[in-house]
Amino acid sequence: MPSTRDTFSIGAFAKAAGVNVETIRFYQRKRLLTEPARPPGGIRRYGNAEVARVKFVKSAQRLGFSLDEVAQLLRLEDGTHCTEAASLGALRLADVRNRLADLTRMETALAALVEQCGARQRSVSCPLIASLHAC
Amino acid sequence: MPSTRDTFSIGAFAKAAGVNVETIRFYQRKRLLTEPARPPGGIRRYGNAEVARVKFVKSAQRLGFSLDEVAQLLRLEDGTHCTEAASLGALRLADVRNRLADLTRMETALAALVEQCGARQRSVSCPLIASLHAC
DNA sequence: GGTATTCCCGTAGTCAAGTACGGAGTCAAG
DNA sequence: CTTGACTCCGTACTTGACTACGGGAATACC
Ligand SMILES: [Zn+2]
Ligand SMILES: [Zn+2]
Ligand SMILES: [Zn+2]
Ligand SMILES: [Zn+2]
Repeated sequence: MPSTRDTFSIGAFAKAAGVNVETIRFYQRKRLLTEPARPPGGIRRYGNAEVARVKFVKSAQRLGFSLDEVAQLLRLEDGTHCTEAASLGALRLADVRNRLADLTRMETALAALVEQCGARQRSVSCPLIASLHAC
Repeated sequence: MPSTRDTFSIGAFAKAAGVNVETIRFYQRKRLLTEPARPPGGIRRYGNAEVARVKFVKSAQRLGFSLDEVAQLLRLEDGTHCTEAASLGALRLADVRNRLADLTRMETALAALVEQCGARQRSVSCPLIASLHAC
């Protein structure tokens, strides 16, 4: 059901979407993209709609969504299921905040240790190594 | 070269270190741990030194070091190479800060979108979905 | 009409940090 | 002395998001 004309071969499609051909095929296998019917003994053609779809996927990935979650979002693509989309977003947000907390703890600890290593004058042993030995 | 007595079987060792037996074997294959010699037709024994070593690995992992980096750190375990350790730490810190920046961007964007979804009154379509469609 | 580039399709490999499995050998309790 | 738990060893599987390979068909360029 090509809305406007389906002009791209898979290679041109991939280039237009800014991804690898193999990525397209991978997304098709993952059912994030449907493969257009193939004229017997011919070559599949793609249009701007599928380019937009890939860009949607890539945008969602930049927000931290996994491909499985992107698949969910794609089912809500018409924008009429705000509540469902928002709750997927909220889940993702919670996870991002957890990872943020973890990384912040690492950052704090590492920054302190690296600084102590730089400032150490007469401590016999490396503070960083010592802290790994501790406990 | 068992300093004090090597009292643990691999199972007891794993339990004492708080990891899985398979993890011990995996670390041995990765050369993070050396396998003690095995009395012919017998069973290997482990001591507190190797328990401490595993805990060192786990501590380093909590700071974000990969097992390859932990292997480097273990070579500096005597604490006399502060500069080298500090530079490994600085590398790790830089990476943690990059990931922190990425996650912070995600957090900001997601929080805004989820909030817009919650607050939306008369917008026809879901702000979250719309933002994924944009560009 | 040759030849170079794509396309198609299926299978397999990559990375990290483990986890799982299966068969043979060993050790301790009852 | 048998049963059950554990060890040893090698191999293969897991997850997520791709990436690579190989052989055959089809198209594109000159
Ligand atoms: Zn709905
Ligand atoms: Zn919404
Ligand atoms: Zn040195
Ligand atoms: Zn140091």
